[in-house]
Amino acid sequence: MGITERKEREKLEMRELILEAATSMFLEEGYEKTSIRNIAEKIEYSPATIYLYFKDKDELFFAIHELGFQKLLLEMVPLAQIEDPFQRLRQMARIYIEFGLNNPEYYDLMFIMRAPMNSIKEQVKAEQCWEGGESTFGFLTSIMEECIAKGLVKSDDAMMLSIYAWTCVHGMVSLNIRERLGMLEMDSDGIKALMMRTLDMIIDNIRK
Amino acid sequence: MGITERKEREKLEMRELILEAATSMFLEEGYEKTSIRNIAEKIEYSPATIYLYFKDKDELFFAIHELGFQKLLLEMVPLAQIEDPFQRLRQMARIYIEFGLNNPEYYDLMFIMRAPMNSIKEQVKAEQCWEGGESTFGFLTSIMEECIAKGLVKSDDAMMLSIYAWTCVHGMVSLNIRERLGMLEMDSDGIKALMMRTLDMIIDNIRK
DNA sequence: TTGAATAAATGAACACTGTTCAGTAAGTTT
DNA sequence: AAACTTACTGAACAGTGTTCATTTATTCAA
Repeated sequence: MGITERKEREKLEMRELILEAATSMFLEEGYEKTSIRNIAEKIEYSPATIYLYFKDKDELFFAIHELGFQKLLLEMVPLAQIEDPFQRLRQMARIYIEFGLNNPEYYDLMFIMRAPMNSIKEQVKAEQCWEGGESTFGFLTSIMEECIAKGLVKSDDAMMLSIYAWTCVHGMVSLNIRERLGMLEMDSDGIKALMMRTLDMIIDNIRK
Repeated sequence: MGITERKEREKLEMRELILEAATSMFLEEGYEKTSIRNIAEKIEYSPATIYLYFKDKDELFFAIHELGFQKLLLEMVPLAQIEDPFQRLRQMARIYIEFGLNNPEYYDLMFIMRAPMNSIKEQVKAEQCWEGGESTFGFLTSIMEECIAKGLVKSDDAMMLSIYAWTCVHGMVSLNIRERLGMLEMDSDGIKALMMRTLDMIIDNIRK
């Protein structure tokens, strides 16, 4: 009998329905306005129903944050075409910054907000804790290792080089998203130009 | 008659009372648990009273965030003793990181949370928008200018050098505070050591 | 086909939140 | 002593995440 299979499928579809409604609300209206009640109203179900598919709001937003990582990963696909690991590194950083500027809500959720991380707290031994972040960082580290192997960079510590690159670009993007760069009195184009110039300095600084 | 003076003084004292209660609650229990009702209960006043001294919760947290900048400024006083601007720069970055590690709640409020910035939004023409941030950044820029004047750094763009230094240290501290470095599987001492090593690289990278 | 078992969905409540405002109480002035 | 001013508050509004007994719908076995 295929009933249990159908039920399982329907359960997944319902989860998807909630997730899509929540995601579009989050991207369009922001985190604050994306309440369980609002999501429930949008999909014409009771608020309590959502709790049959997600443990709590944090888990729901963990799922949305994973969609963000999927999107970022997609943007990084073209990197595979770049032979030179140093150029690949530079381009990866550019894509990262552009992702942050073009998708501030996703970026916020992925790298700034507390919500999604709450749902993987205190269950550290679970095989996957923050899979998205780990794989992205792992990808960066592998590029750094290639750069080291080819003698393209000053340091030989791939982990530290990765931390260096990540924290630099994250610093710029996150200060911008959380409105700490207002004093520079620049429009978004100016901010982007500044970031790209700074990025070039950041990358050139580690070149041998 | 000194009555109006006394009244004014009492008004300031009441503001101070609210601010101190809110600050200690915020530092000890975090932002979420520092509700207007909880603050009111602590000082044994009605919640409505707080609104006679602060426009809204954002304005109250803007005031707390200013206390954070005061504290950071205090930690930076010893920098005046350092003659070499490049060493002063390095030490400033160390103090900044240490402040972030030792006062995560303050740091969060000053450089990550939305709350305090909401209260200076859409009133841009007001003489002071984010005084604390601007003066700290200005201080950094002045050190950079000194470094440039003495020919100690590669670039001659003080603003870009400042952005570079700030975003790097902010990136590290903020990723740590918002729990995005968990995958490194390091204790707080390890994180601090890593940050200080990375910092040395960041600073050495711009040295001529 | 009918009754029992199972699964899904919900209404209503709980305990909170920030914020407003009419009304009260206290202090000051005339 | 009455009028005015300032300080304060109770109660309400409109929202929040979350839980749980109860209802509704579906599936299974006799």
